[in-house]
Amino acid sequence: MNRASNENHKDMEQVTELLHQQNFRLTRERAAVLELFMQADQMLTPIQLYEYAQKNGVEIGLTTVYRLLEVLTKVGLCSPFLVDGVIYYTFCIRHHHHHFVCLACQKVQDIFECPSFQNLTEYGQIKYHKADMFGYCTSCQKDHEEQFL
Amino acid sequence: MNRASNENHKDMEQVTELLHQQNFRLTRERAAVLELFMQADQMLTPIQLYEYAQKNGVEIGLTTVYRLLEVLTKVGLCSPFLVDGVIYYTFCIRHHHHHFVCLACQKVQDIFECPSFQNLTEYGQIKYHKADMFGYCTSCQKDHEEQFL
DNA sequence: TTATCTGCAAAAGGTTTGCAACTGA
DNA sequence: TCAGTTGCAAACCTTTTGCAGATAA
Repeated sequence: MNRASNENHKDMEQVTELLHQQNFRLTRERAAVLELFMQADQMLTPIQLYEYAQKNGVEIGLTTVYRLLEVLTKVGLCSPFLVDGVIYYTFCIRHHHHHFVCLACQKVQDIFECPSFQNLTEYGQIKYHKADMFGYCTSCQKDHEEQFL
Repeated sequence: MNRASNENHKDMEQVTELLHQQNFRLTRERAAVLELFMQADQMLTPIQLYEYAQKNGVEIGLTTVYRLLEVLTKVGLCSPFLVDGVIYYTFCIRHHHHHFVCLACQKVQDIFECPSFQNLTEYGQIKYHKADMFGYCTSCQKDHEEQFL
């Protein structure tokens, strides 16, 4: 768990509001999976999230997980990653930010600083940008250094 | 075509070398598709590349296109994008760079400037980073402004 | 009350694999 | 020569869809 429980409450309220703004509902199933997804500081495939839910006693269909991720993406609460041909999702509490993704343990850390580019207007009108770092987090770093000894 | 023909020759030589370095071969089929892929300044799905080849009289199996993209990705000559749940590929002549991707026409422009971040070492050891801009290129910009009038 | 959501089973799509014939180096 | 490549067909997996029943607001 990477957030204090009272913070989770606040987050969940914010999520509910965002969903309602676009006529989506916060059902029992969605709330349960969201709770887990918000607390996982990892990127997960839909199937991983589904299995994670199962393991935590949340009975839910895989289809529902797909539909939840679709809805979250629509309201900007979730962000997909392509790593080695596999699509992963990570929960994003809405304010714009970037990521440090661990290639070993799939842990995702938020980076709230934006990268600076110069002279970009010449290409066209930018709608959004992505800037993500991939590597090994401090915990995994040692294991992956050993491979090269 | 966004490169002069003599530049293409140079590029193809470089590509050949990179492939050979890892025991990959430049077959008739690969050369033909590569020629097209290098000249397309667009991101393409495997199927789009396959159809593009067909249209240009290059007889090739879809499987071969998948395998080519796999090989190119391995030697760092091709870079995948995830846009709206779809995986696209763009040819990258090897030196590290970033992209401006047009969401309307799929055109990809290279950005050779790297974004600057500060204080990233705290997260872990960075293996690579991605920084890509998405929006509407100068040609498509007008069409997409009109939608909001 | 009713528009939205759920879960199942089936369909659809995209991607990979096995294999026999072929070919670049 | 022979390791790597091709194309087909089949297998595989992920993702989407249709639908009848359930439920949030």
